[in-house]
Amino acid sequence: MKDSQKPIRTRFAPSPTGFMHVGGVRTALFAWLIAHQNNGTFILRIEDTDKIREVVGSIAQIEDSLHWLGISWDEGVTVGGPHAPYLQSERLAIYKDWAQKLVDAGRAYADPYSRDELEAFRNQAKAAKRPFLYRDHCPEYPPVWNGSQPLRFKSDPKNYVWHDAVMGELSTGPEAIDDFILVKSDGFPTYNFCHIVDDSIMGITHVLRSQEFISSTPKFLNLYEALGVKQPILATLPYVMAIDGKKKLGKRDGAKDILEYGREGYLPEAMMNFLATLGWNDGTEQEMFSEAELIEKFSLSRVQKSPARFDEQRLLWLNGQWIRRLALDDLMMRAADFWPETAKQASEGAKKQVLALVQDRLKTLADLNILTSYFFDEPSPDWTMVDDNKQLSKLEREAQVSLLRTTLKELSSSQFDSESIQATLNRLLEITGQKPGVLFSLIRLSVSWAPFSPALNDTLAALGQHTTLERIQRAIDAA
RNA sequence: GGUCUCAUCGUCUAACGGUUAGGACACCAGGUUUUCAUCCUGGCAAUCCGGGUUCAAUUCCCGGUGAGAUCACCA
Repeated sequence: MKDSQKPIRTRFAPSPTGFMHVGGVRTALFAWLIAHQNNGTFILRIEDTDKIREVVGSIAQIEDSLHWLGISWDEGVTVGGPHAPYLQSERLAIYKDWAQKLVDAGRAYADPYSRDELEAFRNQAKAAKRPFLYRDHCPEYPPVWNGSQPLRFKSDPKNYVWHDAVMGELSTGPEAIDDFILVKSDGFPTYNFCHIVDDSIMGITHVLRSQEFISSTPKFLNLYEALGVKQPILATLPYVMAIDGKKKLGKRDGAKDILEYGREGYLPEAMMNFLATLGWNDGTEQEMFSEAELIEKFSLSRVQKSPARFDEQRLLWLNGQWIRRLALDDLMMRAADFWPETAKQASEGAKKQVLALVQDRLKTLADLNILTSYFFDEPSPDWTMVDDNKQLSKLEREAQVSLLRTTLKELSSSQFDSESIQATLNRLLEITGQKPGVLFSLIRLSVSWAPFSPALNDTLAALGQHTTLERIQRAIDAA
């Protein structure tokens, strides 16, 4: 469709410093979506140039998180690709090469100051209530770079006006540009330097990243020019904010591991839908989007400029909607780890029958536990539940028991398919002269002793005649 | 403090300058011959403030205010 354009190549480039939370995953999702809608390439690159902050096992966790959501990458750490390696710590020679080119061109120089001296400069600036700029202290004759000092970029401060695919036109003055560090004294490049090198080498066409990078973008623009590389399309994504505050969602503020949502019974479809519509919509009133629809409809130009609060209520609602859309067999597979302990011995057929009954009541797969345990295990009669019921508490215990006796009698001579049970229940209403709210609540409690359950006739049918009668008898005995 | 960004119901958002400012979540009420968390119906609820431009401003411009980001040998 847009065959005059270069194929789109996007990347997600996290640093391996721990688990992934929803904010990070959303950035990955958006990058993945625009790559996929154009038959492009999505790359996973790991930015592990800060060895101190690195957390072992993070890379696997990042990969697991993306896979759980349904995101896969065409090039990257474990799958390789034409620009391998995709682990920055294995690309040091490349960065050194590019750094040397900048040195040779007079666009980079060794930083002779100690950390203490630098700190003193900073304090000076702070005391004077002025922004700290290293270039105010740039040595006239910097030493030759021997690799043990930090290497700084010789910036060319100026005004910039640039276009951001989300934010629109952005601009800054020269004070936004400073002589930042390209290579640290430990020999590792900084993010500011190596991401630009890699994006260029890897042919990245769209750089998506979160809002905190907006103020360093002029530095990047300056470096693009010094390096003579083409500036990719830039897209700044607004923050995902914690629901209870005005702060961006971060690990310190209780942001959860995305994988935790899977363990809590959330569907990846729901999470993807939720994340995509957090800060984006297609302009219609559609709320639910499948993966295919997102790939088709997503566009950066409709991404919100302002941050969005992470609303778990909405996620929960979406999850329920997605559970209801699942085919029973599919739901059966996904629910495998969420059954109550007591269901372990039950047959697949029995579980499936129960699952069909509760499918439209589940908000998460984890709800299966509370919603179904009485199908697999004898509940203990608890008549306080009857006493706590507004309608039932109006009746004397004797009257309640008498109603159950009548029920027992009628049900024992009834056919036990769902329809016949309904007919019997209706007849019971006539015989007893009770309102459904009273009689049915009583029966429901006597067989389940649970706060919630599916429709009564279906519940009884699933329980079977033998169990139903037995439980009602036990309820009577316990009264 | 400098620089930058943002601003519609509580929340997520829609509205190429002209709408009774729409939808969804949440909440409240009613209904679906039981509970209820599904489903249906209804209700509550918003353009931050002040100036301009215009016949007309949520929308464009300016100024406030508020919120956030950044000013690291972190990414």
